[in-house]
Amino acid sequence: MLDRKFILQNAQLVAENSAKRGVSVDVDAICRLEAERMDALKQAEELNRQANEVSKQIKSAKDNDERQELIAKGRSLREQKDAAGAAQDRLEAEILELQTILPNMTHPDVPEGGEHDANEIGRGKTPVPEMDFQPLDHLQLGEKHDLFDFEGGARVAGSGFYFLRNAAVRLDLALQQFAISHLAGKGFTPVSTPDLALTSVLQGTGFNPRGPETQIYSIENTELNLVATAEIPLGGMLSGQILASEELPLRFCGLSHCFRTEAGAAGRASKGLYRVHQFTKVEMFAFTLPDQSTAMHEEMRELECEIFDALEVPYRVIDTATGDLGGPAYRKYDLEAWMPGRGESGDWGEVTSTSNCTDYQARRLNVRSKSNTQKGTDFVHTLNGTAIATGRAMIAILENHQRADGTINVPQILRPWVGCDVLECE
RNA sequence: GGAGCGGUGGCUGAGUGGUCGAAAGCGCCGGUUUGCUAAAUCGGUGAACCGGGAAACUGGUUCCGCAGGUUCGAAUCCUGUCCGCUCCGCCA
Repeated sequence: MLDRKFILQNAQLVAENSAKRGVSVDVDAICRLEAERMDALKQAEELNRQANEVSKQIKSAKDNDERQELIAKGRSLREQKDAAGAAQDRLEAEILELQTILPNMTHPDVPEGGEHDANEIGRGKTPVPEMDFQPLDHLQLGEKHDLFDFEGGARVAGSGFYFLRNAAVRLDLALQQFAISHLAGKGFTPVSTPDLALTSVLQGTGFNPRGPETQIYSIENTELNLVATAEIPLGGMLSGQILASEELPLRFCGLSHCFRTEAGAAGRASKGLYRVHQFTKVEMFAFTLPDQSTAMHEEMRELECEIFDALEVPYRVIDTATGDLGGPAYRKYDLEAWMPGRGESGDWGEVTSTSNCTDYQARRLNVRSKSNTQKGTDFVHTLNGTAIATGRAMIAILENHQRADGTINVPQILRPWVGCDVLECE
């Protein structure tokens, strides 16, 4: 959520920014309603002040007549105050509804446009493999090695769910172990998170659990929802807290399951593990002071690169364009791994993304910082970044590390956890 | 799931319907003193919003889990709700 004063003082900028990001909001209406709300608020406060004054006089009333007169006066003032207050509440709700639709402001370097306008800003250390044989996709490899059971998953939970089997389970765990170990060594506190979160926490992090386009599974008759990423519980973890500035930045790596309905995704290129309703992810999350977030964003991007370099997976780094940022992000980098089995002859597929959400989430979640030397509080900045989404990472590993004979090389770094160097054929 | 108890400031914890933004302690900040540190002692110390001021600061409104209700007036009384703790039951 953007700051209301900022919106009022920069209405033109905010409107332009929203348009650029493909969100249409009537910013003028916000300004108009806010002016009305202020009037109502001031009126209510003034009436309340008068009522308080009258209340104080009652104790020292000379006689019963004067007392009764004051009581009547006080009652009338409170009634008027309540009316003004109700008007204020109505306007506030109306404004808030519009205000929450507004996306975050945008880093000046972010390219304008949609998916194809993103800037490629780097490549990983591992070159795209040159294969002198027809590479298999991860589903074919999975069949060869008995790694996935999509039919069984569908029988249990419907299309889009799956069982991992055999080495896939070990790979899945190995990826989690590796990511957690790597990040724990870089000052990130490992946490495993609740897989369910309250609706208010989802909204605070910028997810909307309602409406036909929602990506979120909700539990009927409760305020609980299955999380779509650990970003949600991690952001909510410190909601309402005032953090000591000296202790920032706080770095966490959260392990969670992720659940997504993928509403509206039908027909989008997706097969196998690429777009599923449930997967496991290790997520980086940070709370920083405002002037620390840019550096933290670069740090997270760098860590994502380290992780995929260590996995010996070729990738490119993308500076996501305005239309593709999502609401909370000020800037977003994606890592797209090369997937030899994707499309006709291999293609890039998103495996991680890291966003600097500045104070957009913190404002709604009400996470602030304070130092002894400073008066008042500031909203912190929040950042998130995928360390590893195990499903997509697994696609990239299997497809890039396959060999002509169908065996699959296990990346060096994962071997201690997988327990072997090569996945042999059945 | 059943029963009971409780949610108050950064923390612990008092609080008779008006004098309570709230005792006390701790913590924190500043001063004094002791050669330094520690100790002692004195003072200060919450947040949001609206307004005045260049600023230090200052006037007002709100906030005692949350939402309602009673009342001229609620931390205090009533209702609902959420959360926590203890006991019982069940259970990985």
